[in-house]
Amino acid sequence: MSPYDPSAYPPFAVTVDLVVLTVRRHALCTLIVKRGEAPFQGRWALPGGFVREGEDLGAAAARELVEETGLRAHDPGDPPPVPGNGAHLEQLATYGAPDRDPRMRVVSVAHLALAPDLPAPRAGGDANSARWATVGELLGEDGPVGDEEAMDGGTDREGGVGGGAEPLAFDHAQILADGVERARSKIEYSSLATAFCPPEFTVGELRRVYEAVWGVALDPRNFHRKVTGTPGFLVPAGGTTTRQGGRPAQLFRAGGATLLNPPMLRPEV
Amino acid sequence: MSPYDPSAYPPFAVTVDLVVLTVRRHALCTLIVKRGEAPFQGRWALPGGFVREGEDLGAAAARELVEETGLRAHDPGDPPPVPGNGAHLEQLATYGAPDRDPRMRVVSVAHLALAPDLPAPRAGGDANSARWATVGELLGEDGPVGDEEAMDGGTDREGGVGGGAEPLAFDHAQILADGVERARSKIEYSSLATAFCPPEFTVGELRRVYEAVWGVALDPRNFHRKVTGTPGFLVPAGGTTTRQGGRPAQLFRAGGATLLNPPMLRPEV
DNA sequence: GCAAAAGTGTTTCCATTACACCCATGG
DNA sequence: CCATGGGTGTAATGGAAACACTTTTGC
Repeated sequence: MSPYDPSAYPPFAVTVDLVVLTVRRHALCTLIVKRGEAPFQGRWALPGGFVREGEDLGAAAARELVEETGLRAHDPGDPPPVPGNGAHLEQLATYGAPDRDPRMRVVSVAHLALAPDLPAPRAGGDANSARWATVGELLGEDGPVGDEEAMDGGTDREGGVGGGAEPLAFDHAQILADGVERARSKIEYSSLATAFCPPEFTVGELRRVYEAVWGVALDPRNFHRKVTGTPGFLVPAGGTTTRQGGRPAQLFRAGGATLLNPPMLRPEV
Repeated sequence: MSPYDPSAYPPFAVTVDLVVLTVRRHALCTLIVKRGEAPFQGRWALPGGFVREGEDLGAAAARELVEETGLRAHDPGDPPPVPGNGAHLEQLATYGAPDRDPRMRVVSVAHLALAPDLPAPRAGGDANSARWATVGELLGEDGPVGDEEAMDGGTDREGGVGGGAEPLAFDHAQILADGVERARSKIEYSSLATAFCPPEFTVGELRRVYEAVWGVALDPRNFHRKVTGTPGFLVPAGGTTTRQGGRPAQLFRAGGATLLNPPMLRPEV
């Protein structure tokens, strides 16, 4: 086995695929695009594209994210360059089964992006259309989605993937499942859940993020104590809001802390 | 941006690199090989090699692991095919900075392997030599290595990397750091620490694994209660041993449980 | 007997839970 | 005034930390 024998360099194409998660109408949603070309023409898939020459993997993911959503990614730890339209972006895992793309050998470095609720997906140049789909309908989770009556947007049932939901192209269902699992576990021990929130948010809004991502109900009182009592998690932003109804709630911004210790405990299912 | 325009497929080489961790003489160690060719000729590096045509990423990592150590990898969850010479193997992360290899564009899918203490490294065909190095000397951690007098093996100071330790080739120091961090956090909430142990082991031996990986001292009494009280973590193997001195200790095997709930708490540093 | 490691029992402490209760707003 | 969500107080629970103490071997 001579590793630098030139005959041992089979050529690969390298892509990035994006699992972009957000919380819309109390449900965990992901961005999908309709494929305009073979293979899997007309099927829904995760957004993604080829890594360019001289382009770093994370840069390629950030570029795709801007193309698909307009979101600027910021590294965790750095302050958001433009507060309010940044998203968390991190590498997820790499998928390289020999037959995952029928045309050629493609290795895809999947990335996970967490974004606040966005108005409407903007299709990238190569995608016919894009939409938000609930994770439940794509992964066939027996989701306690429940409140489907709370349609606030306009005619928002675009896309036409019915209840049964055709599976995603390639191995994208697996990638999505891995991304969701990463997000679900990471909000336990980090402050990442704030990436789903607008720059200023209330404790109740943050709690609804946890409830949507985990699919559980949390005690509002204990949740409030927990997050406000963890130093560095939240910092008061000054004002209050009544956008959720009821008594005015304090507004907070994400604090500097990234790790939650002790973690937020996810209730048993 | 037409993603299937042939001009948009820059060719990449894809490799796997291995972070093989073990615990030797109460210290966390990793396998390194001396490079026989440029670039970084003569420098130490993580073992690795090119992914072959038609070969899956995990299969390539498992093949490299056998070539370098003789260890057969088994998927987590499956029973070890040959109890006692299997190792845990999982994907770690992917490294693809454009300039990480001066010769060409190489994307490396790093994998993490956890293995019980092995007699002596066996050099792969392409490596001049291989050795175990402590993580502390490679990463410059101010390690509380302490007991360096406990040399049990023979003339084991092969390799000749002195105290200062030349840095690893390529970006392998970063890959190693990421692998160590993954191992340190994963033994908190999973039963993975048993992958560092022989098929039958005592509670004290398992505790010394935690102490070596985390670089802390744990209370033997509380540790004993914790691991024996977690259902499915350990199952009695029947016998006892006095190989650690003192009172005979019960022998255990790893139980079926993979997740530890509640987790093992890592003391503050 | 003595050192060393294995195990058991017990107390203290702290975070989470579960739930009663009050607050401030919109309709 | 009443529904709705925000926020505080408090007792019960349960796991972990700290440590005294007993057990069983090798030397």
